[in-house]
Amino acid sequence: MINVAKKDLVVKIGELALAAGTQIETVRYYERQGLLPEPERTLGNYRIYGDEHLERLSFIRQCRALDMNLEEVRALLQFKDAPQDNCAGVNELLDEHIQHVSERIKELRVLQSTLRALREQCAQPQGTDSCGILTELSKGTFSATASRPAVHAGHAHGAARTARPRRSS
Amino acid sequence: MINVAKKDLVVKIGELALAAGTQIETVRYYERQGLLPEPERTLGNYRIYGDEHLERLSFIRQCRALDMNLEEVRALLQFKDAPQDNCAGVNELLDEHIQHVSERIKELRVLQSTLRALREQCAQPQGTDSCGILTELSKGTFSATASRPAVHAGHAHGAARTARPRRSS
DNA sequence: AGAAACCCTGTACCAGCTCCAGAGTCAAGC
DNA sequence: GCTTGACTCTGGAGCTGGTACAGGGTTTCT
Repeated sequence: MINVAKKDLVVKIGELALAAGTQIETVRYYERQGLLPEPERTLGNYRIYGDEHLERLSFIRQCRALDMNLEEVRALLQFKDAPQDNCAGVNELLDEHIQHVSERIKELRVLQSTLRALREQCAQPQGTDSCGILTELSKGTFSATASRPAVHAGHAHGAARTARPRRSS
Repeated sequence: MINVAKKDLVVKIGELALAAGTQIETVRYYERQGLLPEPERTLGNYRIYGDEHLERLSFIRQCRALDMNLEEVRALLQFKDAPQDNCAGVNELLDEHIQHVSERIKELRVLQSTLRALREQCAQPQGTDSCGILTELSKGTFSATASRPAVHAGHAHGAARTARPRRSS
């Protein structure tokens, strides 16, 4: 019984990306962002990866698939990197994230009923000059529900994204 | 009875923005994007706006509040600008948009139950090395639902946004 | 007249990647 | 040995929907 090698998988970036179902550029992007450690290089300056990189990359992609932003992913990775710590923070982060998703669903439901109400303004096609939808949209009447900035990507609660225009005070 | 002036409201950009509940930069941005027509200028090169601009800007903001992207808004504005046309296209656009919102809601619900299932992996805090959540996230096991790119802002179905990584064929 | 409030243009920035150009590396085939 | 093609490298630009300056000019109030 020879002792088992630490890294059984040794691949270049293309294969790693394929294994994780991402694109090569994404891998390099995560490296630049400090989410993936800088890998060793071959003599020809090619990045080489082992099992631990694949695991970490998969972890990140899982989190992204769960609509977490990179800040959240970074936080989870920190928990992962500190195995002595207690994982209460993980629970907390996840609970918060679940909360955000719930809120977004609620928002979208309101949006949906607003849209449906708007759609009812025009049962059958007519001239656009008398189209109830277009006239409604010009007025601000039905918008009680829709006073938000909209278009907040992912959900991005921590990010400085598309402004929340509540600065009008 | 003197004949009524065509434009009763004549304002500078700050007042227009205030009236529409937006920011000044947003107004200029819409102008650059061709959503708002280039207004006349004063001798001092200040933009001046009339009622029709306010209406158009409000229209745009209404659409944005309904989570439409600027391409959709642009399309609606074109319908508005062609009053002789029949408004069937408006209905169609709105129906599609409603459809997108429904889909996003559905996705988020799936996401939510996935997240809750994940959360159950760790009932009470323990060492992070044995935390069920972190170990689940490293494997790809529960992700049947979550194989999407995630983070599609707004919903942006028409835009060349954050890639859909189904090019891995 | 001077200060404050407003407006102008141009540029850079945010997330989360994606894509491209131009160059270098590597393995296989002849 | 040499060529071909597939792969990789770095650096930079681009996408959405704005926001936030800097460094100037204009208007308005006192």
